Amino acid sequence: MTDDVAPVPVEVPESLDFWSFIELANRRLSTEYGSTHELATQVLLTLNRASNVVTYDLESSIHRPRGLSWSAFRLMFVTWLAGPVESKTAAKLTGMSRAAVSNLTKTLVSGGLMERAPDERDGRSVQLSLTEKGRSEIGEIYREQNEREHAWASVLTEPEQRILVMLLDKLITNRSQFDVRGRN
Amino acid sequence: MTDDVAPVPVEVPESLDFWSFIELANRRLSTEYGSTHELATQVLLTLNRASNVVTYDLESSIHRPRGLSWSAFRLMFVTWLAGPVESKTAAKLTGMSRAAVSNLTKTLVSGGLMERAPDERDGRSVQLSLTEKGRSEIGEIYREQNEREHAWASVLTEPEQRILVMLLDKLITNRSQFDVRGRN
DNA sequence: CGCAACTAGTTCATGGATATACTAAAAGCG
DNA sequence: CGCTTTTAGTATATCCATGAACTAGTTGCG
Repeated sequence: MTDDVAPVPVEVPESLDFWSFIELANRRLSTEYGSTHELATQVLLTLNRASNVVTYDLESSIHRPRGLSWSAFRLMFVTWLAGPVESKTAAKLTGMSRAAVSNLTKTLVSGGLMERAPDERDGRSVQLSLTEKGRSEIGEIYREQNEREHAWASVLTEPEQRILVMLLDKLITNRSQFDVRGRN
Repeated sequence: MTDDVAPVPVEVPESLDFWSFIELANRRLSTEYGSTHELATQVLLTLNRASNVVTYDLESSIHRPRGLSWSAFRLMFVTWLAGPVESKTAAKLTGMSRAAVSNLTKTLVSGGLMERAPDERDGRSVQLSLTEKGRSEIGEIYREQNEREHAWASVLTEPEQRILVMLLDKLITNRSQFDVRGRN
């Protein structure tokens, strides 16, 4: 914003970072752009960024050091808790594409963490499950992650945590009011 | 209740999907695994998945049809509101690596949406800004996205939206209590 | 001043995720 | 039954993002 008719640019503070940018965005959108629904922007920007901050932290402090990607963790986690599962179900539960699951599975199988077994009833299907090694790995990883999750969540009181879950739940489950795009 | 050798499902409902998996995970972790901090897991799982659902929806309904990636949108958005910015600052504000900004910039410049200008004071730096075309594009895209953001957020009442923002804000800004991993 | 340490950005190799197209199996329907 | 349609999974090409190595400019300090 250099030469325009617009009002004097809101100051861009030096301390600005990934998180505090939200505030700047909010201010500029309302004062200069005349955003119609700025609260909505704020809600979703905040949601997205909070998720990124936490995810990046967990991935880089827990999973990468063990040579696992965030996706690999998710696939193992899902298989651990819901398995054995069809590949297609795993895709749905992890939020990945079927192709991604297929590729990832290859890696995990060759690493001895997962097993791929043909479904007896349906010749097209494949049942995914964890090997013994995979099971003990994910158990340990989860334990470690859970400690860090606890450190994160503890910033909020327990009632606050419950309210947060409730609100996010409401945000997502009431989405039937319009047609949401999902994978597949 | 169940055997610890073979993890026989508590009951894995057929209706299970990306979102309702959270509930299953929560149940199994508490009944079978004896999770120490299951509320923490629930909070972060919910946060992560809510963000994914919304992000995927916005990306696939707004940005992909225009040939823009989610990252490209973020970079343009940041440059629009905070620009002109150094490449390094853009990385910080978008949450991408410096390499990613560098690569993306190349694409956006060749598409006539961004400009790259050498910094006069510092020979190493590059100032990023939007072209006229870029500015009008992002304005239009934002307007469109904002409509959809509004549809999403409207599921919550205004006070609920404000509480949600407050809680997420608290979750992130009080993180100084332990050392969080961030990019760079 | 001159050299070491640091910083900004880019390039490159790599890994991960996607869409697309393909194969094979199952289901539906005349 | 057979033929069409649908479904599950995989291979391929492509895109995107990252870390690491590199270049070039800046800062700091003896």
